Amino acid sequence: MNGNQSMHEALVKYIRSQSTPPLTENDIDLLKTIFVPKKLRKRQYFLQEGEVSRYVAFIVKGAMRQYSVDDKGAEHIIQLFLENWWADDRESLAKGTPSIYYIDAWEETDALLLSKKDFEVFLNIPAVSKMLVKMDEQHAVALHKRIHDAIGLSAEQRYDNLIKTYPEFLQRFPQHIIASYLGITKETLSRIRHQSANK
Amino acid sequence: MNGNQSMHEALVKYIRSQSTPPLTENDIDLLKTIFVPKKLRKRQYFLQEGEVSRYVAFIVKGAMRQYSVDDKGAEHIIQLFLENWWADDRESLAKGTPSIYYIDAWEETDALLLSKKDFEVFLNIPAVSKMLVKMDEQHAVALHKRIHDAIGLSAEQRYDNLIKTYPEFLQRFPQHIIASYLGITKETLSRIRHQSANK
DNA sequence: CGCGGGTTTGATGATGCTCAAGCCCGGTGG
DNA sequence: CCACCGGGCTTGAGCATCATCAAACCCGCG
Repeated sequence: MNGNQSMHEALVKYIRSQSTPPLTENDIDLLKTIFVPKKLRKRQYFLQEGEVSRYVAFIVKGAMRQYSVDDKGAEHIIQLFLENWWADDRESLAKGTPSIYYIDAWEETDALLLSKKDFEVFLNIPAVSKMLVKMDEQHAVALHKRIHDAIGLSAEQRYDNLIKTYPEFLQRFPQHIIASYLGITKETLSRIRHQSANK
Repeated sequence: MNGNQSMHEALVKYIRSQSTPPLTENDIDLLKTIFVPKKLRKRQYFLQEGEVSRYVAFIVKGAMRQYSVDDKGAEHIIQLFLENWWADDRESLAKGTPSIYYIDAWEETDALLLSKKDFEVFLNIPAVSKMLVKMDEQHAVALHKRIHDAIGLSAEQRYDNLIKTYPEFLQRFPQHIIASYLGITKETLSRIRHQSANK
């Protein structure tokens, strides 16, 4: 299928952009075997609370979100994903424990799924293992920044930082999602936007 | 020196506890070469804001903290470290950029320092590369939990979680440090402790 | 004894939440 | 083509949580 072809090409392009070692034709054939294309419709779950995660998703096109639901039924957005991001619950995947999070598609999404088992195969590609070290690093840095913001900054300052760091989020997700990601209510976000607009 | 001997032994013991591949005598000799023992006195800096981080520290004995200082001079604790933890600023270390954090010793601390250059050598030990994958995983999971707590829970709930997750912290760090780690003031923490004591 | 770091307590105020109502706008069906 | 519906956004009033500032207290140690 043409559609699936181009999905794998997007992955190849991404890996090449992230890492120095070359990808051989063999490597690429391997990628095509272990990454399975999957289309997710709006609001379709990739992972539900209580399930054990078995796949990592590479997002070719679309938008996804990871969140928990508290006892009052309110959603708390932990993470938002766009093109060229990896969506997963590492804890559940690594330990085989049931996840406490939901992951679903916010927009209609084209993803490539990699099973836990094939992940080992994936890691054996030199370009990939280099890439993963780098990704883990970047990931850790980003999480540290987020913690730093969450415990040290006011709602307004956190919003300003978000605008600078991930301006795309504002185009792709509604404000109540952004608010939850920042750890504030949609009303507070609305007021912050209003007053920071005229100054 | 006997003191230094036992410091390396602590490291060896730690690596063995974390990873399945065996450590050879050669590996151990290598560790002794690349890890340099260093004693830090109370409040001595391991890293200062503006410096580029050049070492990772493995803590054999003692307690350290990582924090930023805002424009009003207030400290915001990002992370606390005890025995068998690794203290570093990954962003500065990885990218070679000046750190925005301070890292210092809270108690008198025995650490083993590994330079950025020797880190590559360290990674080539099979037991170590396996261990690091696992550690990165655990680290990411812990950071996610902290974000989840920070954006979703009240001060009291965050404190309760801390008691369960890191009870040692309460023994080793004063309350104003704990409060800052939780993102609240020492007064608020004091009141929380008071009222949750009698119920 | 007195100093200093840490903790507590109280009064006051800011920040952000809750609940409730109304608005805006694109989509659907009569 | 219009009426209505629903999701998202805004606005307001009242309230809870937590920060700030100030003062007092506690206690180990020189």
